[in-house]
Amino acid sequence: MLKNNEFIDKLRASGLRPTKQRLKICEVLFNREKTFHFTINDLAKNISEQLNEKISLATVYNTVHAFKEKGYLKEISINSNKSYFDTNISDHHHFFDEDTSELIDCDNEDIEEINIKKNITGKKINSVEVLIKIASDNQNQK
Amino acid sequence: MLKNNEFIDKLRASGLRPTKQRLKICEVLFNREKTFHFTINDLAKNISEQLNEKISLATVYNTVHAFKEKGYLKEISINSNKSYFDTNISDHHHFFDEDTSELIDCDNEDIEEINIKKNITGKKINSVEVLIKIASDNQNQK
DNA sequence: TCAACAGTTTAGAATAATTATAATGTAGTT
DNA sequence: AACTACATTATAATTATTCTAAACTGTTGA
Repeated sequence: MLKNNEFIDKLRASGLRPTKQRLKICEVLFNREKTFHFTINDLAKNISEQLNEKISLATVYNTVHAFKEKGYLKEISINSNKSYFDTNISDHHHFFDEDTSELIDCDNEDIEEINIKKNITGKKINSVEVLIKIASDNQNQK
Repeated sequence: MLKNNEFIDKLRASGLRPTKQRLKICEVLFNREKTFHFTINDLAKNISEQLNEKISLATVYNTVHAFKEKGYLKEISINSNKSYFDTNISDHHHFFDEDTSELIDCDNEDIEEINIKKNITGKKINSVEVLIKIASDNQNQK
């Protein structure tokens, strides 16, 4: 739970001006107990429900991308028509529920360490993301 | 290396009519030594280069999705503005080169078995996909 | 063989997410 | 206060993909 002043400092420290739009977005994204997953549309809706004056969709895009650049958000690799983001920037993986299109965190304790034996010369590994697609188990219960 | 007749049988066997468009797409996709990755656009371009009369883009979409339904293609989970498909339908993972946007197979021998400890009640695991993002290692060579 | 029908193809329109544009606004500095 | 670079905004543009409805074709069975 950060306060407005802390957001201001954090933004300034990373070279982003603390505008009122960015502060509002910080509040919506980071002023929570738990991390969560969202799409740009989710976020824009969330903001407009909480706010009288609206924030332009372009600003939401700009801000989310800026926050991602600065490492305050992670983009999740899933092939969907829209992009998913995560406020949990720690190293972790995901379940994707194909019935509900819902993302669920899979913490590192829930998965054995992944050891990649192959090496691509001249390249370094930036990230290793596991996506576990799940769906209702009805088939097997017949 | 399959012949035209074999494609016809395969299509019929899975309830798809062997039209000349589908046979051409089969040829482009499956008449090769090695499996490969592609986007719809790649495929459409590839076809139009090899063919005088063109295949409608809608048909390419329809066919790729039909082939995916039947299990002849796999879609790769990567967050990009476009969808990537793979003619290698075996269980395997991918490197994604962020410099070139190129996908590289990571065979199962190249990665230790992934053991998921967490269980989501009432849900079965449909797939486990690992995406390893890589990029040039120049930074470290300074 | 051929008519009938369901499955396919097609061009083009529609949709949806995202990015670009260019004018206006604002934070930070002098 | 004034200047400047960065931000926001509405809107247009772009891009991948899906939809639509008409024309076409593979298959079946008389």
